[in-house]
Amino acid sequence: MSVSLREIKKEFTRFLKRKNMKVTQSRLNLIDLIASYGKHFEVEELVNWISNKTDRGVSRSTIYRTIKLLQEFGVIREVIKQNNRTIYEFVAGKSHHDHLVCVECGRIIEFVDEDIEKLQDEVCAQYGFYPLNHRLEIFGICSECAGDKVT
Amino acid sequence: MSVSLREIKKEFTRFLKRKNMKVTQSRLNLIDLIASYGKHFEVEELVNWISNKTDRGVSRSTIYRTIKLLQEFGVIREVIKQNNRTIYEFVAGKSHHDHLVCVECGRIIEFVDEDIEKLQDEVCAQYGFYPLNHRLEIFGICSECAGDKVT
DNA sequence: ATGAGTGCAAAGTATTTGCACGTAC
DNA sequence: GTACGTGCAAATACTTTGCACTCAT
Repeated sequence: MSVSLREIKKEFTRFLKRKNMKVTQSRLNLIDLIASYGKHFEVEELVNWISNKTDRGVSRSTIYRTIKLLQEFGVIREVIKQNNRTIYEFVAGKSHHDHLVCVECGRIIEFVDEDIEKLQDEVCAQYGFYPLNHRLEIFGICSECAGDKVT
Repeated sequence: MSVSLREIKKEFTRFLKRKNMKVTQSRLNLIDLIASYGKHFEVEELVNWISNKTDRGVSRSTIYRTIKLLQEFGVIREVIKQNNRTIYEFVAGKSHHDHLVCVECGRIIEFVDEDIEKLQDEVCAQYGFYPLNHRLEIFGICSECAGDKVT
């Protein structure tokens, strides 16, 4: 994981330069912070977590602004949009994956299915549609919650 | 389309009774209104459209409240969650379909792909996950917009 | 030096909710 | 008649923005 963090920041630096944007401490710090937070997060959660780490504080506004940049850059994805919440994840070069979301306990299960990806590309080709990204969310009941119910 | 509208309202009436909820004019009217509006809509859009039809007005609050019920009942689905907007559609017994969303012009293309649905079920089975519903959004550039760009 | 970035607080959106009144049962 | 539903306006939640100050270049 941390293997490529340095690399990611280097790439992000290039990305910013290409866009004539400044390479600021906040922007680089946020990559570290998100990476060290763990995978899935909501903005508010991140804001609170960061504000509790006294050093390297980044403000809510900057977090929102930077998350947009990081999405564009491609290391962050909005993976779940449920009710009025948005859950992001740090993807950092991982292969694309989709999510099962348990509506009972909120658990998020990641899965990769090449065949689904392939079929999507076929559909796009059929419509002359050029896909940029996609999001597949399957909402349901996870095995644990289903188990609880039976009991 | 209108063929089954009466049937839908009848079913919805049963649904409400089962939940010990009241069968009100607003609730039934909203089904008619959404059906006659056309397919995809955002709440604000619907609120405005309805308030311009002087008769059978339904308030914003009731619309929000009823949309939740209709989702639970199953005739309404949240099909696109993009930025902070939610786009709904009236599904009324149509077979499940997914969407291509053009990020340039906002066009929404529906498609049905049984194979993708099947693969999803397989994935769920693999994880002992009981799927309730899902949403697949493919964001990209539609053929028209791509055409414009080349020109 | 200077213009873009940041933090703050204020403003926007979208959605939910408390309450008084209306309506289905 | 009573409890649930409705409409209104206020509240909430999430996100964006204007502005004065700071920092990267």
